[in-house]
Amino acid sequence: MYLPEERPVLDLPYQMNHLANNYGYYPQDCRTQYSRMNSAEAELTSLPVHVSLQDRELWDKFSSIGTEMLITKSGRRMFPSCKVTVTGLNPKVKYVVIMDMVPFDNHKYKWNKDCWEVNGSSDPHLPNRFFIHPDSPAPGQKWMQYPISFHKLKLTNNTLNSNGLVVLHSMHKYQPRLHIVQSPDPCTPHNPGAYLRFTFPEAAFIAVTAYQNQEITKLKIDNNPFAKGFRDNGLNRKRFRDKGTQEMQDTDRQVKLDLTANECAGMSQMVEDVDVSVSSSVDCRDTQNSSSVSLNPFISAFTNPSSAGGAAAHQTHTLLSLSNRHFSSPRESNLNSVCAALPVSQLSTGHTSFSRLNPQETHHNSRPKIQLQPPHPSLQCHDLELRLPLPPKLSRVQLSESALRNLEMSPLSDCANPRPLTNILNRSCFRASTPSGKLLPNPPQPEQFLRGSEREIYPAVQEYTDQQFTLNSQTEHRPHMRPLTEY
DNA sequence: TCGCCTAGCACATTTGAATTGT
DNA sequence: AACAATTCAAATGTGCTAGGCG
Repeated sequence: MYLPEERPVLDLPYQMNHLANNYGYYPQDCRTQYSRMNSAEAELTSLPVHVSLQDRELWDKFSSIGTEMLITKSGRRMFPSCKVTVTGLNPKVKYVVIMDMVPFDNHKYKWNKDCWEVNGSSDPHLPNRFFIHPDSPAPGQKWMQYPISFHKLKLTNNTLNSNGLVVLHSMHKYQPRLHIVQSPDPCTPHNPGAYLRFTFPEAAFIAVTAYQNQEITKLKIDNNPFAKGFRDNGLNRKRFRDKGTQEMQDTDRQVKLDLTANECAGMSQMVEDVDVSVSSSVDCRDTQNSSSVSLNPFISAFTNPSSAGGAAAHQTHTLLSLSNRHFSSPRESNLNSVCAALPVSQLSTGHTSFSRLNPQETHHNSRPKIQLQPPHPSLQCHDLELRLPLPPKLSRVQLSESALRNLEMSPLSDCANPRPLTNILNRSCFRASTPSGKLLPNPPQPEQFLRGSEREIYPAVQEYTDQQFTLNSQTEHRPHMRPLTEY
């Protein structure tokens, strides 16, 4: 569970957000209560919002080996998928839950026989693309009722893909980041939607187009139900049966048995755990058919490359991993800036430390070798991890008309022509490209200078909105670019 | 030659429509 | 006729692997 180091101070200036008028709504009964607040941001950041990653044991097993996530042109789901439990939200206020991937560090990696090595500097970070949970927006009560599953999030290396996929660079390390965005109150339309950010260092992974570490492959096969066809040492694989070469089967079996020897002990229990979690994941409605919302500057804050988390983003949690909650307080920003100036070696308590180098390896090779380490027990906070009830398995037949209506959480959706918010955001992000199609270099990343609990002030959001318009004007000649208001 | 990427494959699961039973 | 349970095919999600590309 991720806890804020300190409660944020509500001293933020009131920020106009003129496009936030018609996004989401507040139920009538909560208007009175919360209209007293000057800022929706104050409302959200004052809440004791806690987030915990589910399937921690599985994540830790992957992390201890060095998690790899396959990325393909058409998009590949993550396994393990990100599933989080959230507590502390206002049950009646609507929130949008978003996940994206931010660079873990400045490095590009290569697989060398049996370990990952740094292989130069990272490529320029791609314009951030977000996966908006299909149930968004929904009241806090709904988000807290069941674990929030992002199993439909897909990763790709295809920068031209605009189908709501998260675009990553191969051989780069990323970490998931969760955004909880509060819908602006239409009664006080000047309020922007406040947001909180949570990163998950134990879920960091290296994006690959083909698995490099056979142990990762085995872990995936043994835990992912879709890969059951590759279990049993591959003996049930038709490819090998058809070839009819016992020799090949033996070879395959030998390789897998070698891998299993040290792992089979704890594997069976893990398989059970994961099977349960996967089959009980939240029933996410198809993004294409889910609620559609109008583009809103407070959402556009997340299209800001500068807020996408830069190369040093991981240090935010690595250095102060007791809390990876990000606020938006200039006061904490100052505190974190101080922390940022400290040497990594003095502060690193991270789950996966890249500062721990093998001296011998480093000596022989100028490129430091990565030693992935399991999280420190003191940082795992298993005792604090909440176990929420699993959602019921719903089917179309079981759902009553009223229940179906209740699932449609966006009263302002354009039912006739819904447009996935993910697409809207991703298209907006795409506009951040230069006319030549080249990616813009990463502007200063607010998170780079913030450590641990932090709040980001809204002027930064507004600044990007202005910047975005500037970029739009630069790309006006591109025929496929449509005005922002069209979305 | 090497490392990375891609498309196609086989296998398993999921989903939803059609069918059957009560 | 209405509802529930079952069946089945299509869609989708997996890792594997040969071959292409720079």
